[in-house]
Amino acid sequence: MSEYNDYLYPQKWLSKASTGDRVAYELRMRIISGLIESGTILSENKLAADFEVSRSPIREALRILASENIIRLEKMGAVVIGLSEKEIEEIYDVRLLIETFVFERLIKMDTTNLALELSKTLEMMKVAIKYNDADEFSYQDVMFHETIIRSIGHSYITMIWNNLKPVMEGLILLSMRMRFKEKYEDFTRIVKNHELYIDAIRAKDRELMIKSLHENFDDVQGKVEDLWRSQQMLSKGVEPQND
Amino acid sequence: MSEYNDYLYPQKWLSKASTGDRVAYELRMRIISGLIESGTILSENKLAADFEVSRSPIREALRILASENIIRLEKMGAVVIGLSEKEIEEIYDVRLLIETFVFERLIKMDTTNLALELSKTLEMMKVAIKYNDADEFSYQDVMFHETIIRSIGHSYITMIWNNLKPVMEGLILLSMRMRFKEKYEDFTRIVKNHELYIDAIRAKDRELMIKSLHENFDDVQGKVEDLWRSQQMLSKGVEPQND
DNA sequence: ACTATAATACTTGTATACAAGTATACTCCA
DNA sequence: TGGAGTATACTTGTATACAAGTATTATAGT
Repeated sequence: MSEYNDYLYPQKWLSKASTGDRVAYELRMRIISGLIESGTILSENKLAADFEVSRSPIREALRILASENIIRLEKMGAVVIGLSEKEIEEIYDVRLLIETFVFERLIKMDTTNLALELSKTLEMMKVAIKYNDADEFSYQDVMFHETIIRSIGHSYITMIWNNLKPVMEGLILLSMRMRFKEKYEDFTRIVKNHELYIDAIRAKDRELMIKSLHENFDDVQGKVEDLWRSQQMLSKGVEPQND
Repeated sequence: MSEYNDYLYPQKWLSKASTGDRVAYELRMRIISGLIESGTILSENKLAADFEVSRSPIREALRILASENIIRLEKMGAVVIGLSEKEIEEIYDVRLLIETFVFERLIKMDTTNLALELSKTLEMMKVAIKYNDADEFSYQDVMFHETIIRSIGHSYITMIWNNLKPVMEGLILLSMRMRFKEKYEDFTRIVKNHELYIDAIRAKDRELMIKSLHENFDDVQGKVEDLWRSQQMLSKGVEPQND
């Protein structure tokens, strides 16, 4: 798809995706990782040449990324916004906001099946840890939270999630790849936290949920640091984009 | 733009918009109003013919509407989801959620300028009432809430608003047009409510804010009823879409 | 040296062409 | 009458062509 040999986004997750989606996924990763620096101006023609596709899917990708707030479409060219620490904290604000909302709804529902589903996902996360598969772990981690959010059947909360998910996923991917290499011991804590979350949902224990959610989010700081390290590593290993 | 003579969306608001945006705005209004019924399957070719434009802007419009959850893109054709009472309540859930979040941030800020800006907007709403201009009133009403939401400078909260705004605006437009004709007395109450909201922001009075916010949202039920009446009126007055 | 103006090399937005895939309807056969 | 298979008329996804607008650069004149 592109002259760049290395893809940041797992290619096997794109089996059914259109070219436009593929471009969006890959471009998103390059922006989140800092490979494409904030402030860069992207032109449809140049991107089309780089990815060796026509402008149609490029345009589609740019619209998607613009709706996710990581680029801004202007009269001439798309300006990369990227993710500073501020933006990352804001993303977690929103995630906290919607997951809290979701939990309030969950309290009024039967959560047996949900807890079961989450246990299954957590088992898969453990397997991924065991086999050192950062991407698979990230996938299941994202799925864990998506399962919770979708469970209440609230289409507009789901809509927010859908908008947030791609960037979220990218962040988690980059962070987890780094941790699998350098902070392997983190994962016992992460698993424990998710177990706590499941318990809270099963017991409909609001306090426990808030506690585990916050501990989960205290990882944010770690995630941010990981991301910067990841960005540095990537930008050292790869030739910067010249015109 | 289209063979239909009557536009539901105010044309003067589209002066700088691209064809794709125009189509999105108009299509959105037809869907929200019920002119295009939920369950209808839209084809790009047919829409392109109807609006007398090419498929490019149509595709763009459909992506936009899909991201707003009022249509669903499938393998063949886009299925209209529309707004049932459930969806409308969900929209207000989200609005309540983000405006509450915003208020918590506002408490920690200097709200003098914001209160001033809101007073100006409210004055404009009063003028719109005086001159019986439902569209202008709607515009200012939406702007009122947008001003509040943007004031905290939270890009991801703003992102949610941007996603919600078009549908919100459409709902308000249809509802206000109806009320200007049939429930003119409503507006003294609406103005009063907005004044209360400004007071709450100026005084950073959480309780007052919640109160006015909820009274504001108690209009929801009214809005929903208005919408149904509006839908009936429209579908009687206009020939249904045939193939 | 500097400004104004004109040429040019870009940009996006829209229309059109083509390819590949899918549902429908029809025909042929039993 | 019913069913398998094929033809056909759709669908979307992608590439390309063209038009209109904008920034930049170069040139000419003072």
